[in-house]
Amino acid sequence: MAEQKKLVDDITSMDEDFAKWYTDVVKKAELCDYSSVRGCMILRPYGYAIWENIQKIMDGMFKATGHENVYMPMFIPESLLQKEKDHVEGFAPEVAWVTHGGNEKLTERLCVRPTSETLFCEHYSHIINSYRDLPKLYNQWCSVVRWEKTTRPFLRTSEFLWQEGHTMHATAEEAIAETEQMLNIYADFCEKYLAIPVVKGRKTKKEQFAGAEATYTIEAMMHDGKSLQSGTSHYFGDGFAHAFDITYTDKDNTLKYPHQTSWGVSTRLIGAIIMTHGDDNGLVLPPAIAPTQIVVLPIAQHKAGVAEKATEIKERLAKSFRTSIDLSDNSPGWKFAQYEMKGVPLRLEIGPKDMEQNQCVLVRRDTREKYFVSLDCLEEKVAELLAAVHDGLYNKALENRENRTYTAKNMEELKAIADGKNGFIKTMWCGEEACELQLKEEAGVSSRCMPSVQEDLGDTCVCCGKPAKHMIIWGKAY
RNA sequence: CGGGAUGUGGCUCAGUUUGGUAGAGCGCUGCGUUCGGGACGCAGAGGCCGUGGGUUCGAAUCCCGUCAUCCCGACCA
Repeated sequence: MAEQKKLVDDITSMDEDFAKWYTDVVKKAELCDYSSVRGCMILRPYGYAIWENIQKIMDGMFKATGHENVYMPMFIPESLLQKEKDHVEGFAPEVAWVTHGGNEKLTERLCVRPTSETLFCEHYSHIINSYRDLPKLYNQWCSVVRWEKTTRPFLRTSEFLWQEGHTMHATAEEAIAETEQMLNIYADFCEKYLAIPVVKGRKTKKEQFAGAEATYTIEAMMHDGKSLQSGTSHYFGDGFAHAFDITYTDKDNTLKYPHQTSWGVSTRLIGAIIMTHGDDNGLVLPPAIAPTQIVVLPIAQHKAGVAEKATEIKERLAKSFRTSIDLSDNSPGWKFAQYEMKGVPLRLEIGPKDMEQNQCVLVRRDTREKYFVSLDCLEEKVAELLAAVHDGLYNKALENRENRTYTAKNMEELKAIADGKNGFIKTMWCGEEACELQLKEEAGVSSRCMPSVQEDLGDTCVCCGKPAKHMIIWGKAY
């Protein structure tokens, strides 16, 4: 490991104040800016480019599993939102309403979509008639609005970008399989592209989506030990189908209700990247989604041939990697700090001394290790180091999670862990909401999920001591 | 939505207690010297002090409202 000295004064140290560190990084790395509307942020080019890379990869994964993209309106008539009782109760407190068109008051107010189940359902009721019309595997990339009481860049904003998949299936089995498939896609994406290890599991009834029969989640642990719900996949059964009168005629000529799913991830993933991989020098981006994977920095660029050589290398690397170059007048030291702040996974230094020896210097963002590399095998070495950065980030995040994962057998143990430490606390649980509420009240933790991979930690509930039904993870969450 | 804090050049902040012509550092522009961990010199530009009222001869400063941001709770992707 390179020296731990903090090189950037503009960023508050993580250990000193993690929340402040987070907002400093978001601003200094030029990911977003605040707008004049409460809780709404401007995604700046660098931040948006990360989202575009996420979108590109994930969209490919959706299409490879048979999904099609559509676009729904952003307005939902109040009467439509109210068709499913649980759903409207869940979302009504946080929707924004349009009441006027121009100067005319609308006869029915319109909600700005907080999610689009209702719009999809209405549409599906029109286009699904026969078993031959199933399954319907739709997804949309859009923004939604939820009037949050408090907001934080990327983690919780009034408007945010996301994708929402909405699918309809002939059978419950098929819909459940879809729910699981999409959860797996999310988990794979986080681990293979974002270098973020996640725990897959099911949400408790208390935490599940308004109107869903089951909600599955991927939970990621941030550097400070808090949990971030990073993606969800819901199984709806045929509840919405009943509410919206969606029926199809099956092979046996009887009328049936289809089974439904929905699933989504949002720009919150960018928050997860920041809080999982970042350090006191700023952002650290996983190579797969970094807008710039390697930045070429000339040293003593006024000297004969240096700028030209740097440009030549940049163009050469650009054929295989997302590459940029900085030929500005800023000093090398300034540039080092700048691109570290922006989390560029690799930097390449090229100066007169290197040119004499047909080499360059590569430096990893995550460990700041330096490598002297012959220009003859540059591409291979860059590819190798980018892969090493990815693995390094993943392993470091996994190590953090393992170090902060605890097991508790009873309330005393659980409270002792939750008092002062953030992390995942694994316990057994009876399944009763009363115990969930008691843990929230007494230990300040909420249920994160019942992991898909269950462990047997005992026979009794951590809270009430009655027979346990599930292994569950508790923690503090963003 | 409760509790706390903050809004002054692009950024970080001083000035507010005790009302009297708007300040610093960084950044920005130009020229020159530099360049392997945030370089330096000289010369410049840039602010109706978040916003709306009020008090006053006079308000960045005092009073009331409002908007936004940050932190801590409750609520939520």
